[in-house]
Amino acid sequence: MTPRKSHDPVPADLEALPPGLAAAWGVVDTGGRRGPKPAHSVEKIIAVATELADEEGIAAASLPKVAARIGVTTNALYRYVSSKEELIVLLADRAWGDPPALPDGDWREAAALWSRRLFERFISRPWLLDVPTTVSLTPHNAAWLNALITVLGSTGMAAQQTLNCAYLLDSHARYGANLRRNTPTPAALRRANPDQQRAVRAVRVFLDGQLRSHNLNAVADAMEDPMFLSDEPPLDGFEFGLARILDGIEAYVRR
Amino acid sequence: MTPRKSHDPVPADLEALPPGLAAAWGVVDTGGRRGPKPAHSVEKIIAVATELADEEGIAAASLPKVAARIGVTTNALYRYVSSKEELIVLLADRAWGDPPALPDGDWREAAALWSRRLFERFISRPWLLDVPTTVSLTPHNAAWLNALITVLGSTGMAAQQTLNCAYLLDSHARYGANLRRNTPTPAALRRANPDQQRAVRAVRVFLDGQLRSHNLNAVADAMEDPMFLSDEPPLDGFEFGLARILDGIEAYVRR
DNA sequence: AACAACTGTGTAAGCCGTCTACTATTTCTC
DNA sequence: GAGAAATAGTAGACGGCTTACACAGTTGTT
Repeated sequence: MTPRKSHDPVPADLEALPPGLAAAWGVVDTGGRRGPKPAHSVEKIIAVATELADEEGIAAASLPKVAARIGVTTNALYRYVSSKEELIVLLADRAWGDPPALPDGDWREAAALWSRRLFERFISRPWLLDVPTTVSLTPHNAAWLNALITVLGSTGMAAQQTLNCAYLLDSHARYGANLRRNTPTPAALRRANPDQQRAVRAVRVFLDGQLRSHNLNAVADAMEDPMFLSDEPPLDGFEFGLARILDGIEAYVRR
Repeated sequence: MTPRKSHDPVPADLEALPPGLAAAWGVVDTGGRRGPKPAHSVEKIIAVATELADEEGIAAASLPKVAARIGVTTNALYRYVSSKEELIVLLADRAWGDPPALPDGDWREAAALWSRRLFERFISRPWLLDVPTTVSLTPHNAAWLNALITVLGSTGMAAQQTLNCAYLLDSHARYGANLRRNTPTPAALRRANPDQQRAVRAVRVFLDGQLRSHNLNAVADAMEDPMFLSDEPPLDGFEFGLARILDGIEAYVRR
């Protein structure tokens, strides 16, 4: 039995909501006033979980590990968070952070800025890519989307097309960051430890051999290309794809 | 100690490879010939795991459940598969299946066909979206990519740009399918069970209220748009985004 | 001031998941 | 046929999520 009760009457039925959604929007009561004061807080739990995720990935943000680092037993956390899933939702929302301020005049420049900032956020918090995506927007998540949609709305597109374009850019930032994580740039590879370097090299050699012996030469050729030898981020896959998407949107806007 | 040994000398060091990669390409020996014949096979295990994933999602493709359905103990599976991760890799590769045959003449039409087929595959096997993405290509995976790259290569783009474009389309199919899964069309919603319908409705009502009370009206407006009331797939977000991406690529090809 | 209601934490335990010994049994090779 | 090798079963360690229960501390009410 959790202490969570809703005092103010909310029109929607909170029971049918996915775990964590109501909590993320702060729609749950923190509990009554009788009884001992909580020794900790949801914010503290999320902060510790973020630390763990930063250090060892999303799998390390487990209830036992968070509890151990705080100094309580595992199930004491259930006084603050109703389930693991809720913790993850709150964790992810916090990791999104606030969207960047976007310039007013040029929608294209603003959209590009938005995309690059999101891409960078995914790079700096790689485990955010491992959080399963749902459509249920959380506050920070929604603020990002709202910023982009506001900018794209200035093109005169219909609202639904605006949303589609926003999804396109969100998707690209996410996928690009995932790709970057898995295929590190030469600079990143140099910073990596020997084991990781060996693993990357082993995969490349192995895959090239397999692809060619299976007559998949087009892929093999593309993978051998100097893209993987280039250090400059401006020429990488993310920027290339971003330019194509923005070109496509621009062509649509001009009809 | 597994029975897996490599007899033919492979230049790459298989030890450094991520789990499942060598197995997916069939580079591991099936074991010696002494001893009892295996009562089962990797193919059978993957088929059963696929059944389970189709029925209850990727989480249901666990070793205990697969073993129970086959009629063996859990760890007997370790005679066929070296780890859970390897099973998932093999499962995912099998789910990709063979790429469609693509027409020769029009690269744009071929790329669109490729994207739609991939999108449909993700729709029919939603759990494939839950398999964490790595760059390590597996045979079917690579065959899909090879087919698309071959087509895109006819535009005369540099190999690295070809690969980038392919990633763009792959990303879009994946993200679009994920979006479709989370925001079902009205037709799909009608087919859903009452609980699911109630959940979807609850989320929409709740989110709309929260977005507006947080002054995130741009998102709220876009979400209320008749897009969600339209049944026709050709007008949905996936097709819209696909057209924009292809437009962007076409503009680049024509320089 | 005393009691009752309520809340936070600890202990214990259940369930499920991955994975590693060890043992017994079957089958192939010599 | 005898020994070697591989397969499947038994048992168990370990970690994760979650619930039930008891205890202790705090608050509001009588």
